[in-house]
Amino acid sequence: MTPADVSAAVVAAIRAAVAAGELAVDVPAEVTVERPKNKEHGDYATNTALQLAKPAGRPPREVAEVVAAHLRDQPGIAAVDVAGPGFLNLRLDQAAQGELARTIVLAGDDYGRSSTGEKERVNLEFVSANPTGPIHLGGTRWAAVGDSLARLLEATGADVTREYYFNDHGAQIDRFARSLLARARGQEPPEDGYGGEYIAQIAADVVARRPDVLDVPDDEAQEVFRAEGVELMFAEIRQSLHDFGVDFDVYFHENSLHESGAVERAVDRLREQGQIYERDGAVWLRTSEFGDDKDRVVVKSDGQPAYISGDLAYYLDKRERGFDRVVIMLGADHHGYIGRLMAMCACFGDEPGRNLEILIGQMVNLVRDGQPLRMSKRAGTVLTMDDLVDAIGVDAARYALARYSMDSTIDIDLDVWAKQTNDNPVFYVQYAHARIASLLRNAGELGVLRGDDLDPSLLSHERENELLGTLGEFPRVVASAAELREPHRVARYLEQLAGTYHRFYDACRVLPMGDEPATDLTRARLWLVEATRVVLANGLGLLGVNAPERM
RNA sequence: GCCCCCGUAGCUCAGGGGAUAGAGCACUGCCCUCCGGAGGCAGUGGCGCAGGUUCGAAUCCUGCCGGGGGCGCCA
Repeated sequence: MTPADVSAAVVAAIRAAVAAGELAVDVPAEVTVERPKNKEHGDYATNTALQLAKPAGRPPREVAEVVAAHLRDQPGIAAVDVAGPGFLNLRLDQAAQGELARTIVLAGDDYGRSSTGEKERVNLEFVSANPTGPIHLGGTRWAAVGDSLARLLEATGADVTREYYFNDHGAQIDRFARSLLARARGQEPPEDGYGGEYIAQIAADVVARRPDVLDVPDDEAQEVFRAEGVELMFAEIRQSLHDFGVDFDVYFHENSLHESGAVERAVDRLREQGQIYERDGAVWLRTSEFGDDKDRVVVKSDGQPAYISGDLAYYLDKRERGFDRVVIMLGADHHGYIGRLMAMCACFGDEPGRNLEILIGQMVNLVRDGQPLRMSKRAGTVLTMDDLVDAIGVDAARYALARYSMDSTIDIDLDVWAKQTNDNPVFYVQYAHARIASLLRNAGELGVLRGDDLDPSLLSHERENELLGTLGEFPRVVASAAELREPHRVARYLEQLAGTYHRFYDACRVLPMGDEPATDLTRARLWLVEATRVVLANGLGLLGVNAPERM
């Protein structure tokens, strides 16, 4: 019996009470059921009577008593108590509880998946680091969180496209090209240019591909370095992401918007909407009509498109490609753009928050020996994805980045995340999976099989009950993590599950001792253990982290 | 000056209005004849401050204090 089943049972009881004329309320579609912290409060508790009290115009405890009477008739419900101000504490019957192990094992990879989310086409844009250098730590955080969020949204019914906005237009690309050219000639980088080892490497690669490049005029040479250098840099970024386990469905080139006339089309569209005007020789968008601090320049007085013009065209392009929901993940240093982007969305006649959603993530710092790390060996400037992966590996990096709320600035202690002990959360979780895999291997070698039959009533130990309860939480952890765009909930849940499993394992012998025969209880516990393995594997999968069979 | 994020145990962090606020680490004391001790059990210890909304606030609202990050016809 899952929490959703329990909710359904409570709803059925309310409906029965209403039908019997004992309660005058609108029957809710679902009710909140939670696992009480205190075991004496039963297997599940609901606050529904407290919430129905006002519409029913009766005291909460009285409402609770009425619902309780009908709830006792529901299948799988063993006992119902009214407690405190009007909570309903329920106990499931043993078999209904244990049956969950079978449900999970039979569902396998699908356990946790649902259709609770909107069935919509979602364009999820993340990372989108400029191709002027390696992916920095902020982008790395987005790679981990964004990919995990994509998996979560897919797991709850959305059709997700992962998209990378490749910012290959504008002044920073010119600076990149000039930096490459200078380096190829053995000169100092320009004042506002880029430094770091990777510039030398790419400059050398460009020269290797185009040996003539140093013999042509500056303009021409710079253009070669721009085209070739961006391509090389981008290939390196894609490789880093791929090695990180993140592959995008679409790599979108900003340049294509400018070359195809998409920017002009977007401006024309906005002009038709009456949101465009001209002043001081520039073209402005009336974003302040929709909550922005001030109007924004779209085309500068020199005739060049301003940065936001690319965003306008890009947003329109995404909508025209059929995405109901455009989600953009940005670093905290971009929070100032939310207002204008949302206003832009409204200028198009769309609904900010629904058609356009912007997620902001805070910064990431690395710590070693208690000291913050500042410099990258490779980049010469800021720390990169590769620095992090080199230090702790992909699994630990992804897990560490996905484990915290995006609202929090995080310090990743490399000493902790490189450890092979349970100080390290990702090891704690992966170890639990490996330990189960080992147990199941041992069972196979002993010839002890789970079989097709399960007597769920045998799973009656307190620790089994606790484990079943935790396993039952998984689908709604996934659903809420997706809905709230908070993948860290999955990681925290897995840590809780691993702990609950260890407690079960410590108290409940699974395999027969010595030459004792396997019993029905042995087999029932193998169902439960396999169910735990499934949930750990599914959860780690949502984070893009491996679930090792041995380690 | 304005905007965004954060402030919960000694440390790193969970806690989308509900009962006695949790986990890991650290510290103290325990548990190994056999499934991976990379584990388990017990104990110590906390919501920045002040108001407000509510039957009920760590959670929602306002103000203040402290920390971090932003506020271009740059991209």
